[in-house]
Order: sequence, then C-alpha cells, then structure tokens
Amino acid sequence: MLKMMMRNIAASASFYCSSRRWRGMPCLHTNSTVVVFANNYFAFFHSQPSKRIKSTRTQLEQAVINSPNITTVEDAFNVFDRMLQKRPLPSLVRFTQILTQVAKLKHYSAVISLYNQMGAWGILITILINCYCHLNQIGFSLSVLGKFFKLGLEPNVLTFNTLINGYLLEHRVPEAAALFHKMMRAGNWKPNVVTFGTLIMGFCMRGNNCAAIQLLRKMEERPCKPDLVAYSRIIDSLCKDTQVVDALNLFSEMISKGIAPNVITYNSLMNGVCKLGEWKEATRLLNETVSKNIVPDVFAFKVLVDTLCKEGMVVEAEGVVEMMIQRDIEPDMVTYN
DNA sequence: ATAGGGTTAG
Repeated sequence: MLKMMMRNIAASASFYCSSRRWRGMPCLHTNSTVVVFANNYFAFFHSQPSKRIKSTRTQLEQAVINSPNITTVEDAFNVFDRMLQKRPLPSLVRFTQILTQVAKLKHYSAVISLYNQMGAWGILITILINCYCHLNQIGFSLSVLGKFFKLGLEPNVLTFNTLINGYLLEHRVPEAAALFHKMMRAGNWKPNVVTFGTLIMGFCMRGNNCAAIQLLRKMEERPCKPDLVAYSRIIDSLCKDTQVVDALNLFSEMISKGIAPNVITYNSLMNGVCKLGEWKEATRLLNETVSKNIVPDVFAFKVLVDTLCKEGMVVEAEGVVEMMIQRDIEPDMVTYN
C-alpha cells in the first residue's frame, strides 16, 4: 500500500533529466524562473542589494559567534562558505539552523542553492520540498520526493504535511485532500495536528467553513485534538464571512477546552465584529485581550479606530489613538486619516 | 534539526 502510494506520488512528479544535474539536484525545467544553478549562484547573490550589509569579515565572524541569527542572505552565504571549508564539517543541526533562518526570511531560492551546496541528499529533504512549495513549484517538490524514494529513503509525516501545504499554496485543494486521505489509509504516516490544521486552512481558503468544521470534529475523535491554530483558522474564516456569532461560539468552545487564544485569534474576532460596526463588542474584545495579558498589536487598534470613525465617534477614536501612543504603537497615516 | 494560522482607508 505504502509502496504504491509512493510510486503514485513519484509518478506524478516531473521527469528527471540526467544531463543537467548539479549535486543531486533534480532537473529543473528550462522555462523555470527559479533555476538556481552553480553558475548563476552569484547572479542571485547580487540580486539582493537591499539586504546587504557592509561588514568586514571579522565583524561578521564576531556576529556569528555572538548570535546564531542570520539576518541577511549575504550573511547566510558567507557563513555557509566557511562552514563548508571546516574540517570536520559542522553538525547538520547547525546547517539546518541556517537553512531554516534563510527560509524564514522567505529567500527560498537561496535555501535551495545552499542546500545543493551541502549535497545533503536524504537529510533535511523537508526543507527543500518546503522551499519548492513556497516558490509554487510543487512539481519540483515531487521530483525531490521521487529521487528520495529512488534512494530507498523514507520520508516522514512532516514531508507529507509540507506537500499538502504545497498543494494549498497553489490552490489545489482537491489534491491536498487526496494526499491527506492517502495518509489516513496508509498507516505509517497518520495525519497529526499539523496535517489536520493545514487541510482546515485549505477548506477555509475556499470559504468552505462547513468542511473545515467537519474536519475539526473529526480531530476530536482522534488522539490529535484540535489546537489553537485549527480553531483560530476557522474563527478567522467565519469572521471574514461575517458569521461572527458562530465564530464567537467556536471561540468559547476553544476556551472551555483550555486552549488559550492569542493576539491573532483576537484580531480575527475584532475584524469580524468591526465589519458589522459593533464597536462596543470590539472594545470589549480589546479589553479582554489586555486582561488576558495578551499585548494587542497595531492592527487591533487600527480596526477599532476605523470602526469608531465610520460610526461618527471621532472623539472616541482619538482616545484610542492616544492609547496607541501611550503603548508605543505608532499610528500610521491610515489611522490618522 | 525539518511541517500548518491573521490583518491595513479611500
């Protein structure tokens, strides 16, 4: 069953080409916009001028010693170069940390380039697949997976979760759902809380709140109980559709299960009630946020100011702007207008 | 170590 599943997935992947391969990289289509081969590595490098920091080698080295955080792509490439020259090579964990940080900066092509310099086939495959997914190149992700299987290696639940997310990023919800169901049947890679949460996001993206809630109910019967992300996603989706009563019910249900909301949950609710002009409810929610020691952000205040102005309560809106200033939250031009 | 969530007026 699993083998068949793998084969099906691999078969749907792009074909390989043996002539243009660089350090184990699957062949990329020539019309691709994300091709990062060795020879244009530097072209890519120099295409990030806004992120560049002029720093001497010693300063950079010091920065790396002081803080493991990579703040620019240039840093990452420099650190990587030196890591690759070290003998013995630094640990994979260290390489992973750097790749993860570059991915968080959303420089996915850079991650792919660095990954390929490592020649780390079979390890950290999920990082690579994730980057192709974020570049809307799920075909390449599937190629990578195919190659992975060819080497006799087994992916894990994280890999499949990443692929489901990849389909969703391309708005291919049916294929995401199909992969989810294959996971359910397969046995080895039972969907976990992230798998469910990801698919819930997919249904919400389509505005299919009913399907999302059904999936939430399914989670309750399983060991992976719904978590904050699963609830928050649906609450947000309901709010966007101005189904605020349902959203608030789900919110209460979540709280009663002991799941603590965060600033994202409250902002979704605030946006929902404000859409309906319910400024009193919005104010109550803002107070509740603060009472739970959650720090409201600029968006929470902004939507309230906007709603108060629309309701003609300019003085009250000015009061909220005052609160923002007191809290060191900078109101922008939109808020003032 | 690697996977999932949100938002900005007119």
